[in-house]
Amino acid sequence: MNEIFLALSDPNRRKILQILKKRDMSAGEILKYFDIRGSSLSHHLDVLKKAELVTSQKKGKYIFYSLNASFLERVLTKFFNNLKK
Amino acid sequence: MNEIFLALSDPNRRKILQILKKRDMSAGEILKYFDIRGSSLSHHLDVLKKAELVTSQKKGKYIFYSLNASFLERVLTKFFNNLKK
DNA sequence: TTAATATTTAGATAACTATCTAAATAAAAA
DNA sequence: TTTTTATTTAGATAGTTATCTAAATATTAA
Repeated sequence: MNEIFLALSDPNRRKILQILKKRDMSAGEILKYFDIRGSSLSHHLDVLKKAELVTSQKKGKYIFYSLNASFLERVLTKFFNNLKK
Repeated sequence: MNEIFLALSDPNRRKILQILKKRDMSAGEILKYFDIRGSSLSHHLDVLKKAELVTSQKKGKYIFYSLNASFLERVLTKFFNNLKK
């Protein structure tokens, strides 16, 4: 749970999730939306992956990232339901 | 939006929200659930207040804190809905 | 009015993290 | 094979933050 909220606490990482909502993308494609170095993006993708908010799949020299929306929904729903009286 | 996720990214702050779900409590009452100094708790309460996740009301020498669950639900729902294709 | 209680504010410090550059790895193209 | 492209890893640095102690503020009790 902590890993997930830590992952969501960075604006760039939330933006990555938004970008991936339409379709899977390689790290290089995602990078076009940002003004940071590839290594910084790689770090963010790693945080998201460890939090299970994205998955990745290698295809040739590209690595494609996908949003794990179902997991995110489950987590947020559970978190909120636990806050009900 | 950023303030909210930053507020939620700390385990002690999420615990405060859990504690407040049953009933409003003064800072001193909340403090009993933690092994940190009052000044540290005060900092966390301030972060939560600025994120609008809690509200506070002074009563005599006590300050009572309340969970703003409706706001949190709206925010999380909106965030998740924006991640749908 | 003085003392005690409740909470916050100020200032310091240690730990954490987002970013960078440079180097490493891996696959594809020449 | 050598070079180029895609991505990650390693190591450094600057900025942020969670915590602490000490002091300030405000209210109630003696």
